[in-house]
Amino acid sequence: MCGALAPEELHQLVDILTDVELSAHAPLFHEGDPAEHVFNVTRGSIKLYKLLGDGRRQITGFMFPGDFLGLAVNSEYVYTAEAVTDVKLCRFPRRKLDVLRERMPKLDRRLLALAMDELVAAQDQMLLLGRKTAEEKIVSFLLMLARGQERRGEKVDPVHLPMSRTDIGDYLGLTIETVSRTLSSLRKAGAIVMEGTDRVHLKHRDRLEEVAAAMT
Amino acid sequence: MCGALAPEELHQLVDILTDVELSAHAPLFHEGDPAEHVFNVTRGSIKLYKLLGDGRRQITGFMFPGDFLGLAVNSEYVYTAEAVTDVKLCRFPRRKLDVLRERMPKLDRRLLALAMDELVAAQDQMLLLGRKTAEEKIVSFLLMLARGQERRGEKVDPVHLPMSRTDIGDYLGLTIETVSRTLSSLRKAGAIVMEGTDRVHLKHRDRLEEVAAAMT
DNA sequence: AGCCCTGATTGATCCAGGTCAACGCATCCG
DNA sequence: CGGATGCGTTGACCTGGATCAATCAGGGCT
Repeated sequence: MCGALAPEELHQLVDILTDVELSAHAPLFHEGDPAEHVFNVTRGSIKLYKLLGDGRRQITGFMFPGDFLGLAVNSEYVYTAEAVTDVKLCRFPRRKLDVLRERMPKLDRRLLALAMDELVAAQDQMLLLGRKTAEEKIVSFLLMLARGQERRGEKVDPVHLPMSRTDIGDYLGLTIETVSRTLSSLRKAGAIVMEGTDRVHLKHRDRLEEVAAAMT
Repeated sequence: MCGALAPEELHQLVDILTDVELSAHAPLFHEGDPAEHVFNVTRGSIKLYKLLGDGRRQITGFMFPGDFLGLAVNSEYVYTAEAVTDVKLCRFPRRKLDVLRERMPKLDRRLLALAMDELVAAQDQMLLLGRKTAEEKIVSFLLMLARGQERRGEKVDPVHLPMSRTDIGDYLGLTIETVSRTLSSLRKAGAIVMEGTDRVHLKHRDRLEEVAAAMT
């Protein structure tokens, strides 16, 4: 159930975890809440976001099965976490996890590796937000989801979009209209085929990879 | 010289470090290079950036004395590091650092804390890049520099801009013209006073904080 | 001193993506 | 079954910031 853990760690960790479930759109915690737990997604997807004073929102990441969230050395969560779909997670109390870290130094190493991976993803996202066009953003996003499905051993072909257009916009720094229009134009250009509103077939993935990296 | 380290770590680390110096604009390493060293800035400032295929650039961070760079679990650097000013750093060979990590589990914990701090900063930057206006970006940037100077115990008042307008633009997802125009309009509005091209006095810092957080 | 050379500023114009508005299309519910 | 409600799409128009194009201001060199 807590798939992403190394076997030797798993044994000790199962003692302190609790399974939790959440319905779609339910919040898991809010930015500024005391960070009492760390979570691992086991099923469904979660979005993480930050808000500006006037309501503008930036989604900093979507979490899928195997991903950790709530990692923070500080005492407060720095973003809000909200269920995109119905989700199942396992929850680790930070206090107990800290005790475990004392006894099991390898755990810190593992958490460091996870944090570094997130950091690499965050830097890619900065490049996307700061310097890519709407089309490049959408294509990069679709490829990121496709890679995620691959990594988790799921079927790659119809890329699944569990989140709303609003969420996609708030992740890519675009409006919902631009998201919709860009998907339509990719569809008209034959680069993708939509199956309903939440499944996408990528045609010529190699060419899409080039668009995302802005190879001229 | 390697200020930012805890005393008990410092003792063991000094054995494996080498001091290095770099002139302004000299590259320290390139994205894709084998990640053989970790660095700690002791003097001056460094910029980290990623490039798209056609030359568009996103600076993912500026590093100042006390900051670490080159941290990566993978074998390759994921960004290019280049001196903004003349810099002094201390360099740790990754191989030796890894050996030290085996013997000194607290080191992983410390690196984890550093990585988490960077992650928090990265998420703030995503919010900035995705959802803030040019003015909010510039104001946020000036405040970030001011806080950095405070944190390092430097004089706060004239905020120092060691980097070029191009660098500021590539960090904030703007063009140099927009950076220049926005600084001019802040100056005309009396929010800042420029002293030459690389020193800024912030007036009404509290009001600037509100602009950066988009309090309406 | 005078002369480049490089980076910053300012002005004029343009356009990618935002905004505003209408409409389509499910799903839900009385 | 009809009306409402909530996404998503599409169209028309607008605008913040990009682009293109002159200057301008040091700072180093002879």
